[in-house]
Amino acid sequence: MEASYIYKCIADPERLRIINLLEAGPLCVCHMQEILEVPQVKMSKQLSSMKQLGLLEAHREGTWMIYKLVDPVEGLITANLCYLREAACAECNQLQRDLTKREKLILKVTRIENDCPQEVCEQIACC
Amino acid sequence: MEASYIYKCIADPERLRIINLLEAGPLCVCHMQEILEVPQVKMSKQLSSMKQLGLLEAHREGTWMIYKLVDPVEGLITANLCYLREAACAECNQLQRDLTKREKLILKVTRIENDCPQEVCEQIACC
DNA sequence: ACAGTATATACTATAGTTAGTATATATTTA
DNA sequence: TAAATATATACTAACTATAGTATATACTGT
Repeated sequence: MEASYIYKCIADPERLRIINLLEAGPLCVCHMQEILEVPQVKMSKQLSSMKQLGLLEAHREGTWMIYKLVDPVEGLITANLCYLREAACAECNQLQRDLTKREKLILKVTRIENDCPQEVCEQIACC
Repeated sequence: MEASYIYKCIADPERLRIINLLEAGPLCVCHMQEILEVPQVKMSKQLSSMKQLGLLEAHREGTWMIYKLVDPVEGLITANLCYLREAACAECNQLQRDLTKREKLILKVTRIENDCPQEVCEQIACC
């Protein structure tokens, strides 16, 4: 994939946050929505544009759609996440906070609320 | 500087090529124009947008304007150039070709044509 | 002061991107 | 089959970015 497409994608802070989350493991749309606090329509459109670009893939699990990064992950993506997660800027801190939020959310939906079907749980790396 | 601005900048292949050239050393506008083969207006506008963003600075040397990356170079820029120069994609190959073209051009204007004022020459890393 | 070279800016037309509202689809459960 | 939930799409309005043409500015050498 041409670098410029990847840059155009991650030039949007919300899309970068989505990629950052998915690099840690697959997630369903509603959970990403909850972590990023964006309207459903916007999330759905961002995801669909990234899927069309060839960065993400999705499959259905009941009413949930589970998104993940295509495997193997683009090297350019990995390199940039790696850099940004260590760096200190407003956007970079946000990425860290999102990862923390992700861990808490997953814990909640799997252990406490039991709101996450087993199959979905297993998709999620940390479970 | 926020990452998204940098990504928006290098998401344009021409701007990426300019940054790639300048990372190897300062250059004047007309030489960049010659290497990238773009109209004067376009080059000037790209440079001015990057200068406004705070990535480049310029100073005058006679009728020439010499552009360079601000010092210290943004780490995110360095990391990405580093990655792209090793990678294999159409855009990445272009970056390599541009660097070769730059070396030849500098050799020509300094040694052969003597078309480059001493002060400008000294600004250019490879001389 | 004038001509020539290098570079920048103003203005305009066009294309591309984003956000919002409404609506549609797919699936599950009752 | 109907209601509820999760997600996607169509359509539109607003905004942003880009390209091109013309013109302006800054400097040098005569």
